[in-house]
Amino acid sequence: MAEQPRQVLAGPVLSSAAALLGARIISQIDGQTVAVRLSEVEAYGGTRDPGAHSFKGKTARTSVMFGPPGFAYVYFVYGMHWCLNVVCGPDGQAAAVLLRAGQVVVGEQVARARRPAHRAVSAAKLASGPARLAACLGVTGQQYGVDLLDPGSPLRLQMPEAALPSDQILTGPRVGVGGAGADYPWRYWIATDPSVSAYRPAPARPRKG
DNA sequence: AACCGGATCGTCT
DNA sequence: GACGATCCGGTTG
Repeated sequence: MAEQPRQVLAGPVLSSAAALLGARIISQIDGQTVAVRLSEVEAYGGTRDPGAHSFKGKTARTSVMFGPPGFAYVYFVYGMHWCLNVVCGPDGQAAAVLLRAGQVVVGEQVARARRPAHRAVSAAKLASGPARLAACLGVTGQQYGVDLLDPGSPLRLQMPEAALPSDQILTGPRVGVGGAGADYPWRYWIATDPSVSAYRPAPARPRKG
């Protein structure tokens, strides 16, 4: 018997991040179905992660991160993009895994239609990057806090049938995280997957002194 | 291929 | 009032 997904996600956030590689997110939003197979994720939270939104305590935006695992944490960045996270860790402890990239396995035409412009992009790059991934799925703030493990949700998580071979899982620094959290090797991706986003070091934050 | 600036607004100080 | 867990398109080499 496979372990229950909620139980898996309640464990250490780094284990959850690795376990999410190869999982599928299925969205049924606006009457359309799109599914993405995850190829790249980043862990946030734990307890003393200065790169996590939850680091400075619970706020209205981050409250779902402090709740039970398996729910969607959706946030808005740069005035135009939505990003999707899976809440992890036990109830009461803030942690989440940012879904950074994946392969569109169902609904490619719908995913393309949701892109801003009609620019030619290879199928592998359609959901390459957290904001692109969310856009493909049609995810917005509407899905904040939905239960990803409830069969009735418009956004569902289906864990992989079998764990990936460990030599297929690579780790490295997180993207877009500066300051004290920059060195955490909490990014996980599938070695051979072409949808993995391009790595770009976080812009150096000016230090006083 | 690499670099640069613009877009655009919720959230917290 | 500043700045972000980003992406895109233009320009330069």
